[in-house]
Amino acid sequence: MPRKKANKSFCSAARALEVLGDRWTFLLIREVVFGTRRFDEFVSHLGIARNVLTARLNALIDADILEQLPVRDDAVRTAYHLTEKGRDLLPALIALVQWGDRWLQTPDSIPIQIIERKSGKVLPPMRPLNRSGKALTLSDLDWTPGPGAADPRIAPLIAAYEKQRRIEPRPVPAPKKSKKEKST
Amino acid sequence: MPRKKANKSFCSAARALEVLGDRWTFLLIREVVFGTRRFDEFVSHLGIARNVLTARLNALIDADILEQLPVRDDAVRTAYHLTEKGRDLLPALIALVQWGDRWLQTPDSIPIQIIERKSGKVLPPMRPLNRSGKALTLSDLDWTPGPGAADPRIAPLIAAYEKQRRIEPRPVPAPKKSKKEKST
DNA sequence: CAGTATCCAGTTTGATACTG
DNA sequence: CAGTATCAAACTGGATACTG
Repeated sequence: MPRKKANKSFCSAARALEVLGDRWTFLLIREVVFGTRRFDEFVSHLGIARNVLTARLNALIDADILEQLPVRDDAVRTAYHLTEKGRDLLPALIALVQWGDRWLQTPDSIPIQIIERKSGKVLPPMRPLNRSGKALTLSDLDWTPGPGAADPRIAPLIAAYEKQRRIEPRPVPAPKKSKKEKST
Repeated sequence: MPRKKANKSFCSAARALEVLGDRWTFLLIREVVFGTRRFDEFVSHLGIARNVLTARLNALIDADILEQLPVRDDAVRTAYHLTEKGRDLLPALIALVQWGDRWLQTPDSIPIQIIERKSGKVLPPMRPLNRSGKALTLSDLDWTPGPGAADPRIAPLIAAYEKQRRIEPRPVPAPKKSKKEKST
């Protein structure tokens, strides 16, 4: 019996991917970011089945990531737009695109470059920063239980982490085998 | 007939989500980040079916995101570790977690906080920056075709974007309807 | 322990036809 | 144009039993 309905994940990113992780959903958001607004435009750009498109669009509206707004000069038609919540996906989307550009493309295959409108320059890679603006890597980070850490869906992992933290000071020590190949 | 095999997406982020977007895959990466290393640990933490776990782990190894390294003092056992490519997912994962924390959780339900190991302070939200370190929003950005823009899987979208760019100066103008509810 | 093999039910998809 | 309805085929996941 696939996919228990009750199994709502508790981790923020896992929850996020429950909405966004679908094969089509992300492409739809990309379309909207690029200005696609109408049902049949989605169909023709993506080749998505109409019933599937309906389902995805509704899921995104339910998730408050898209909204349907009336088109000016038209009493009937509507257009899909990002909500504030949808626009706030921007950092995650850019970080994901940049990772894909680094590791899944070759320099010659990158399809779209993200630039600053004013300067026309390509954005530098996003990195996690501390409050002073210093870039951090995995070994600079640590995790600490938040207010919701007691939830049984996450507690076992946290317990395991706390336990092995004493043995293994860093969450993920670099393995000895060094790697050279990039953008395979 | 679901899922055409040939339909490999071309967009970097869509490609990234073809690997990561699965319901389990992300949870597996989270486990590894937190130090889970062994097959049966994954099973017991996540309740994932063993055959599904095998498939996901192999997919991540094929994608060069995880690798299996020998365990010291053990000639037989192996342990799963992130590769460099896997560790480089960190910015995207953090951005996603932070979005989820903002929009999918309440202040009381946040399960884990990401802190700087040295200072113990919670990381500030990641944002796209320009080269001078200034934070950018959607309307500060623009998109320009890269070397691979001619690929038919992306060309229609780029063409549509270039066309409507003259009409709609900004990719996504803020809709007039203002919103107040957060973390619904 | 770390998987592999099998089974089957439930879910999802793409295609197609239809409606306001 | 913007969907809704229907359907068979394909995929997926969970459970279970088995192996080195």
